[in-house]
Amino acid sequence: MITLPRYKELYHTLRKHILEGIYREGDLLPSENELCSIYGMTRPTVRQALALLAGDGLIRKHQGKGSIVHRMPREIGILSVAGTTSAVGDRGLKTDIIVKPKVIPWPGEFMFPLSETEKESGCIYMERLRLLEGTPIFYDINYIANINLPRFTSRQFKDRSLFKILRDHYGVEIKGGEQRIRAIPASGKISRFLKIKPGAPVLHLERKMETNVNGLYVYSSIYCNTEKYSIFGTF
Amino acid sequence: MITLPRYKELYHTLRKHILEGIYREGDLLPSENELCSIYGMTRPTVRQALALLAGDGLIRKHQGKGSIVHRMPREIGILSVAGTTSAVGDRGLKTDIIVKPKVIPWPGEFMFPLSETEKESGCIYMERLRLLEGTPIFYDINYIANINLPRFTSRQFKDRSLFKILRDHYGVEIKGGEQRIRAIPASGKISRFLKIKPGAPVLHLERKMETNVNGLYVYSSIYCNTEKYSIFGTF
DNA sequence: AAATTTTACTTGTAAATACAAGTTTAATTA
DNA sequence: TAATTAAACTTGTATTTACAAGTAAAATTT
Repeated sequence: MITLPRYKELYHTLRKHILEGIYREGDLLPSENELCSIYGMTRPTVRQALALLAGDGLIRKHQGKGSIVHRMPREIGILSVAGTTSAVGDRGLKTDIIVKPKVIPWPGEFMFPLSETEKESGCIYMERLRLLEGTPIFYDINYIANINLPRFTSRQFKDRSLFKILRDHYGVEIKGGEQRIRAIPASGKISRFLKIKPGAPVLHLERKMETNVNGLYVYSSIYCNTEKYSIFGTF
Repeated sequence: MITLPRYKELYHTLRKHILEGIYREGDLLPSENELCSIYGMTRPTVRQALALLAGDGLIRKHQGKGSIVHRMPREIGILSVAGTTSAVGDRGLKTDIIVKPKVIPWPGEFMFPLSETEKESGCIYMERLRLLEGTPIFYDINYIANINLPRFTSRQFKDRSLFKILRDHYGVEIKGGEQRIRAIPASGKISRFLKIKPGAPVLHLERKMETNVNGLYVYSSIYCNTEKYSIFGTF
């Protein structure tokens, strides 16, 4: 079992406490010094953990006052995080596999420039539909370079996060990434899956995600139905 | 003159160097220890500065290797930052004032919940159109609580950042915030200003920005034309 | 010559310490 | 009592030190 750094341990602990409601909206977290003595670490370490929470938008820090819990709202939070937790959090996000993972050559005119290594190895391709309380919200197309991922295509993806499988079975973690966002009219295919009218506005995200494995990136093209829900983020 | 913390000074220096092209895409930044001796500070301080750069997506850190410059792409970067630099950066973003700043009561059914203090004080309202190389890109509507901002409505906004004025004249800085994003069809008014067809997909951002002044928030409703340009962000 | 090991670098994590600066509460003074 | 001042908190900034872990190049061995 790999041991996480102490500041990440504390981050996960506090995160869980906030999401479980042990600390509620508006509450003050224990002060940094209190956290130090509670968890037996020093202030720089505690502050690293709090910085992660603040980055997630789960707390707001106020000099002279403390760290105020700012529970993420009901909306879908795909923008802020991808990796630490999955997009939506705890609410029931169901996943339908539309196209099972399979190895294909990269499409011509890919949305991001590819390295030679990536081009040569081909990619693992899959399409998924994700529903929130029965409403289709995301249609996402994923591309992963076929490098060092044995038996990947045969794994079960239903209701399991793509990122969770990458982490648990291959030790691959998302470190960060970049994304482009536009509003586009829904194509026939997208409109059918998202159950909206053809041509209706859809949010389109193109993401390139970096991992801890050198040269391994995960690419996603995500179509979002924002009629009922909106994408939420902090900065 | 207020003096910035040393880590922020270094951040701004390095940022400038990267954007000016002194360090180029793919270059390795001087190592943390080198930066320490160059600028006469210690590693934690240097690391704070690098963390800010990494947050902007301007560098990528690799353990054992170094910090690699990753110049922000040509797209518009409104998602990542608002405050340190304005949305677009250096390229010529022209601003047209459509509705000059004026004091009005808050609209009923505001996009974010308001505090009692905010409700009582009314708000400063303005509408702007922002063009990139002649193409209208953003139409933004701004609301600021009318607290401690004397002579605000008479100031010149043309081609000057709203945030720059807030910082330079009132010492107000944006600390962070939250936003909702959806794709919506363009209304008549929006389509006219953005020069697109009515009903064409438009990106709609609703933002609440926190400042260093207690209780003072800046609210924006931004409509983006993403036909030619897309919104870019890192995470 | 090729493979391996070592070495010297890089960033990552963590502690202990100190003082500055903002906020709130308590004590003091008018 | 009301206003002011002081004290006791809070987070922000900064130094110093130490070792762990990942990477790349040099030295060694096979």
